[in-house]
Amino acid sequence: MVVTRFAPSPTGYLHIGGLRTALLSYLWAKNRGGKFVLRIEDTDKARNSEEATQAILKAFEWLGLEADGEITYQSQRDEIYAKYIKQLLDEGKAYKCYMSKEELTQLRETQMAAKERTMYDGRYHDFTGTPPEGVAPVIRIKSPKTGEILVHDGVKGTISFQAEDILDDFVIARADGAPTYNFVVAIDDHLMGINEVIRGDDHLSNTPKQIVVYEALGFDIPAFYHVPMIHNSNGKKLSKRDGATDVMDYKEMGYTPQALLNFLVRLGWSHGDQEIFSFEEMIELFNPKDINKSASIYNTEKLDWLNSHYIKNTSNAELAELLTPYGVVLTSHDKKEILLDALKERAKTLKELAALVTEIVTTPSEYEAKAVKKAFKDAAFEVLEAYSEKLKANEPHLPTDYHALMEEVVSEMEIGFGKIGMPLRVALLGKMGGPNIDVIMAVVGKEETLLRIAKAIEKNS
RNA sequence: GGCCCCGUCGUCUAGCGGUUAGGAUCCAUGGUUUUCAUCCAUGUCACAGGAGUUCAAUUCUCCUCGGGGUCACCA
Repeated sequence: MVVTRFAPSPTGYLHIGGLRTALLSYLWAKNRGGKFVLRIEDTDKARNSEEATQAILKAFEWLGLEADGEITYQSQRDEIYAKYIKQLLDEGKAYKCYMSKEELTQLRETQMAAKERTMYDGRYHDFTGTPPEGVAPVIRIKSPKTGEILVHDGVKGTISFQAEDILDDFVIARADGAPTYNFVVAIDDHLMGINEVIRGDDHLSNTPKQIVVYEALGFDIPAFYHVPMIHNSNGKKLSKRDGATDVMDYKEMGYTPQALLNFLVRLGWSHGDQEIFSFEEMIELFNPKDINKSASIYNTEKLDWLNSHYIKNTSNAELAELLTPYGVVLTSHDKKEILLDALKERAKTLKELAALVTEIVTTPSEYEAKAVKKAFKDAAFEVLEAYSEKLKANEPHLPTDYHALMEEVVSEMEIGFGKIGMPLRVALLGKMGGPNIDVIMAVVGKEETLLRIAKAIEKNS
């Protein structure tokens, strides 16, 4: 069975890049009928927080991603790691290093001055003497010094590293006993049964070290898929500095989970010319072997397009629900079908849609000078008065009712349709542009329409 | 700097030796619309450069250039 994972360190919110690897891991697990598990990598006690974990979970919930089984917290697994450290020590595959931080720093500086690679020199590799006083040792693993380390990557192909270029006896346990990242990752992936690792390619250079751990412990090496980074518009790794990288910001801005997921899945992956993918289709069609090798630039133009696409294709009942968090309550509005039908084609985000609704249902308090100048000229007010009289004499309900009354005025006064449309539009909204005026009138009702016409005439005479 | 990865329209991408290099987005223009938006149509725009291999290279190889990632007792 395929088991994939998402293993964030809880140092902040869930960001776009993390979400993408989580999504791809999720899709692949589900495609294979396998499991997608979540592991919180909170070994760095100083930097992680419970709130960050909760923030990640909350984002998952919003997007409809759910991890299988219990969540694993590395901070609760010290005994497990300690056991393996002891095993390696007992087997002579790891050793205690009494080099102080000062000595290490000095070594590095010397190497840098000589333009050599900065690497631990292995001075305690075969140490059998008396340990220096007052130094808490770190544990280092014995790594191969020569030969080739092969990483078989499902995205990039087989990558060869020379041990002498990249490996030294790296630390697996700190002076305080806490295990380090490359060590615990290998152990947990093995213990949790993870056999397909999909992660960012910034981890590619860590992989040889993890392979060293796998081999020292005799574990099977999982399949790796290193997915390229998402870059900002400057071509650099996407970071918090680039503005909206918190997934939950997208909810705030009025994006739908479906649009965000669809956008992300198409970054570095495609299925022919298809652009729109339902969640089910993503699961059915995704395969990590089809992931592109090159990084992609994060550009939200397409996200906007996808979002408007999904808004247009969402039922009005559902939209009414989705709008509530943005301060618009339409769920029991009797004309919400008409209103949303007219409005959902003009909004890129739910937030915009909410603003459009508010604009319609609110009596205008100001009138744009430009619109006034263009619309309230010639006999505009007479036309509006005439329309008011028509309204008073009838009981219109639907947009077509309002439209028919407009037609009557137009033919009776022998004017073009624009002569009534334009003034009416500005009277109703205080500006040019917007949805059909018959729709607006039907939504706000006869009384409100009359009121807006009267007010417009009064204020602009 | 060492090591590793990458390089098709502005952006997301299709392509897997022979194509008028396709789609989407963005942008522009036209149509539809009382207006705006939607929608429809049309258009502009790309194989980083150089050597090979081959009858034939966007596709394979090498070099150059460019970009990125990573080099901790962080993850």
